[in-house]
Amino acid sequence: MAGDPPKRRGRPPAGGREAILAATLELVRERGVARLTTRDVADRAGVSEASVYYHYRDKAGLLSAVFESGLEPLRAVGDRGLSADGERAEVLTTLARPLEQFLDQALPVLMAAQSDAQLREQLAGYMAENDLGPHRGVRALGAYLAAEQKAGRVLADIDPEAVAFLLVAACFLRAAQRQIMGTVAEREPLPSLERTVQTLDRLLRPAPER
Amino acid sequence: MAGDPPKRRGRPPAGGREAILAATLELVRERGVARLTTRDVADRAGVSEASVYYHYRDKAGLLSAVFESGLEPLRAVGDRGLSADGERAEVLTTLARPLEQFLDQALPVLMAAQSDAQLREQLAGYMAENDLGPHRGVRALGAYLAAEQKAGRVLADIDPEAVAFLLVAACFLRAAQRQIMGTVAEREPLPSLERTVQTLDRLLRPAPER
DNA sequence: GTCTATAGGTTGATAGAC
DNA sequence: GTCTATCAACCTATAGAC
Repeated sequence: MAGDPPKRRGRPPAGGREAILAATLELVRERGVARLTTRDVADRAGVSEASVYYHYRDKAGLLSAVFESGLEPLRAVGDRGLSADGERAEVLTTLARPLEQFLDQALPVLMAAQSDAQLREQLAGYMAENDLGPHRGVRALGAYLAAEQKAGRVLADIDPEAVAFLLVAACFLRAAQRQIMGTVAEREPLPSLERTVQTLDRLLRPAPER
Repeated sequence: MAGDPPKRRGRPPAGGREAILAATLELVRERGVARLTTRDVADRAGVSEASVYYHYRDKAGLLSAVFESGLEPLRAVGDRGLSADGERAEVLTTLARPLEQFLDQALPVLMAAQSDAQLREQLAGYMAENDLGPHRGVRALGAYLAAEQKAGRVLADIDPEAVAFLLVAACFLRAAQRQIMGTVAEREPLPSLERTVQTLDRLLRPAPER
């Protein structure tokens, strides 16, 4: 985003900071925050415990950093407009699938934060400050659908954002089911993304095309 | 549900067990599991800490009980069939709103369990055993929509379960946004339930009725 | 920037009397 | 069934040397 300065003075960073962050993220996803100890973070990162406290003031600071890095990909959504080329079902899928993949990464962190009121508020504050949230996906997808509607390819008298919301929600629930029910989710599968997109695409077609 | 036995022998229960469970549920919702201590549970329930361990073997046992009581209302969904009377939009709303209300209660508990891998597995196991999960809502709503389709009131060539899934997912995401983003969610509102149902209802209408 | 060592505080769980 | 008292384990965070 911001171009890095051309040359750097002084001793180059040893990478300890990044290793700690990565280790924390791994452990949170594996065991959950509740079982996260600074000791284990230090062990996995290959540094000492004190080093963790040197780079991140305290455990809360460390977790803040984890949230921010975990949510970072969401900024991209809505920044780049949707490329409106190709079949509509295809366009919808190319938005929905990355969204679902992002959620698979982010949900463990988002949900982990719900286990502690203080963390929860921290996270909510961060999301508010940076305008992050599901509305981002809804807006982006809604704009595309509104354009389709203007072009006469979508039923005239419906709310594009409501439809966008339905699709974003579908991605969310699919990811959430995987997160909450784990592998057991496969025994009671929800409709696939393809089937869902297909159905939605069909529903959107204006009367003459049916 | 099951009629209680007419008479009970021995000393009547003092209600301590229920008080402990209720106190735990309250505290989990307020502070999150991470900040939950058996000490605070005992204090709020008005009993001693040892009493907690008497009734529930250990902390994990206590939390299991909390999960089960928190998810209990979900059993009802899908057990009672949908009353298919009235306007369709109205029927959809009368299913969706209670679902969302249930989720507002259950999500804090569901998400809290994600903070600990052991709890997460425990919860997933319980849900699997009792056939609980989002598919329950999808099935129930899907059956209603399939009937509507058979009666010619829904577009013929779409998958009713995929549509049901969209609506259930919408409820889920709305509840999840409230849970994750808290009061901040109100600044970036998602489409309302009414608007969503209305839009979906309109999309479903077969061509002649448009 | 990174280490070792340790202080200081919290918590889950048990023992044993009532 | 409920209590008081207590322990052993664990974990965050800091101090101070290199």
